[in-house]
Amino acid sequence: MKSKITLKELAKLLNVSVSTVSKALHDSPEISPKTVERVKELAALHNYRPNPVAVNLKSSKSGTIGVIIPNISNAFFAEVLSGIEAQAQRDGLQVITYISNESLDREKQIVDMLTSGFVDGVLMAISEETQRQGEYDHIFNMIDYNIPVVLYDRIDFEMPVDKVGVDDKKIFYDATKILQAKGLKKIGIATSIHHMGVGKLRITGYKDALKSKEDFFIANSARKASLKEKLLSLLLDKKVDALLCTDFESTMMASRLAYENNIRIPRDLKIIGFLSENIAGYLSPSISYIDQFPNKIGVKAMDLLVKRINGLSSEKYNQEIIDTKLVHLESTDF
Amino acid sequence: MKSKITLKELAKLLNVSVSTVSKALHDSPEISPKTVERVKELAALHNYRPNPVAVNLKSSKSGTIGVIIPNISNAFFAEVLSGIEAQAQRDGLQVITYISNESLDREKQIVDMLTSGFVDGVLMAISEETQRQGEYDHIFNMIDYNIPVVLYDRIDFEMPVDKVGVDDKKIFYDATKILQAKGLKKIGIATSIHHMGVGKLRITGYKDALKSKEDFFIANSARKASLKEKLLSLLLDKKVDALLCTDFESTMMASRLAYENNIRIPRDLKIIGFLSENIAGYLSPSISYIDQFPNKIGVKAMDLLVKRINGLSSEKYNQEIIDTKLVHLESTDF
DNA sequence: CTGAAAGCGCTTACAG
DNA sequence: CTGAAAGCGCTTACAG
Repeated sequence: MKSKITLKELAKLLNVSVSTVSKALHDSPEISPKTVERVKELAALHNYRPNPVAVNLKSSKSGTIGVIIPNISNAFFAEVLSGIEAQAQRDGLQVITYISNESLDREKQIVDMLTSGFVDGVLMAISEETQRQGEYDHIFNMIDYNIPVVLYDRIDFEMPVDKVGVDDKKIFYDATKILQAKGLKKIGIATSIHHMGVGKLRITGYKDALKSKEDFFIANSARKASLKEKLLSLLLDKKVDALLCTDFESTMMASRLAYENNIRIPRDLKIIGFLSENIAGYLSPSISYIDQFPNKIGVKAMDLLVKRINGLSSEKYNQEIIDTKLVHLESTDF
Repeated sequence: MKSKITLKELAKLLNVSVSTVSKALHDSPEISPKTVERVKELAALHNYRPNPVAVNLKSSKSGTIGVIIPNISNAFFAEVLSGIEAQAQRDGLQVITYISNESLDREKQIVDMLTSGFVDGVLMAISEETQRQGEYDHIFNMIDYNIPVVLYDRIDFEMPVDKVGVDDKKIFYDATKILQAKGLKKIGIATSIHHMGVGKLRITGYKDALKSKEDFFIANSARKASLKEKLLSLLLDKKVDALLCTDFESTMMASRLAYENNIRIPRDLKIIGFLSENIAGYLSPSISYIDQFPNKIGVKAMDLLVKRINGLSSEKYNQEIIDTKLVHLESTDF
């Protein structure tokens, strides 16, 4: 069993001072080339690594950033994390992960802890409960403490921070228009996130694209049983001939209910939903979906955060909109 | 904008020494109740939080654990992370996430960094490439450095560490027996992870349950196109009447190929696969699956790690096997 | 009951 | 070119 060697121990072995060793390892011009070489050689031999905690204390940086994820079971967030992690790796930052489970209390705890200076910056998507309650004090408190914060995905908030997301309204406006252009009349929308900013925007986009108020068909509920009921009503009573789904849950449920009720996709029903790439194509039939490029969202969020941390951002806050793509699969086989 | 207050500043405001403040905040019996009260009051007022980095340096603990995840897009690992995070929260530990993307090089980098003492312990699932190359030096090196390591999920390795996983061999042995008991003769296996320990065990379990060598039908490839081809051969040429799938990829592909080729599930083909709970039931038809309780795997792994870190584990290394459950849905509608 | 001192492992301005 | 000293923010054994 080996154990970590410290600067002090290296110094003793080399018969020089700790300062000399430290400087040598940092290629300081103050130190003679010969000494530098001696030091580096021994350091390599012992596989010396500076204690990151000590370095952090000195620099009053932690070298870590905190990521708050509402729900990691959601493939979207898992992908975002993947992008964040890749970027962090590049920048030599550590990613500390916190899962709020869409809970306000848990989010408060996390933010509270983050406020104590554990991290150099925070990437967060605001939890569902937080949005429902409209309680953002803890977040403003964190901002007050001058901790750089970047909001990702759920960005429909008035806060003095950088943001990265997609244009939810436009996405649904465009998707609705596309369906209309194909001659579809009764276009419904299914959602389990209608009380969240993102959901509201998507609904608005859809609504804006409708020709008249009579064309508005919605199945909205965060509870499975109730969403199912409303969806069935749309499918069987209203007999919509296309369905826009705002999230994983509603997309999967729509696809499943069509199957259960012998509604043929795409013949009787077109669907455009939100799914991850590696699921959509495997469904039977495959479901057309809007790719949000979650990985890219993560990468961009890290970019903004790192710039902000390093003071490279301008005074005013950035809002980055990532382009999305409607991927046509069997469920919109025109 | 507020800024963090330090012990020193508190001490000055209170006209006492830094030591007194520190002790008071820790409820030391050395300090008079009156002083304790005064100190705590001011600390609360200023929302004082000890700088975690300084505390860590003092205690030579980092208060963090590292989690190496091969692939976060895999819902299984996302769930494991969720369990880990919940447990970490309980224990006041920070979780630093590293994604190896199944790459040996990346895994080496991560392990290397971890070896420098960033974390108090490591939870890891060994990457695919690492297993294929059989190169475990970096892991042994980390163990040599006396960093507590717990292996999760991918545990078929001879290493002096704690492990948490499932009994892959038994799961597939049992699943095969169940299908046989229902009178199914031609039971095939589909896998994209046959070169990994976990995959090998699953295949062995299936094989052990077969009555004769002639009953062995396998579609195995890590490449999509090739797996598809082999699966089609099993379905169309060999006409297997049941399929065991070892992983997400093969399960989804089997279900999809059945659909494409008008093979009715469950009438013509039974399927038992590996899927996450929130997908299996939404498929059309829904697919029976083996629930590994990934969340529980994460919780248990953290348990073992924390015990090991705190020196509460016995000399010999623990191997915890989590019970799994075969969930019957439409694809095995007996 | 309170405080001065040492120290965790590093970095860096300063002196020589 | 090298080293002693101060300091990052804390904790704790020791002295008073």
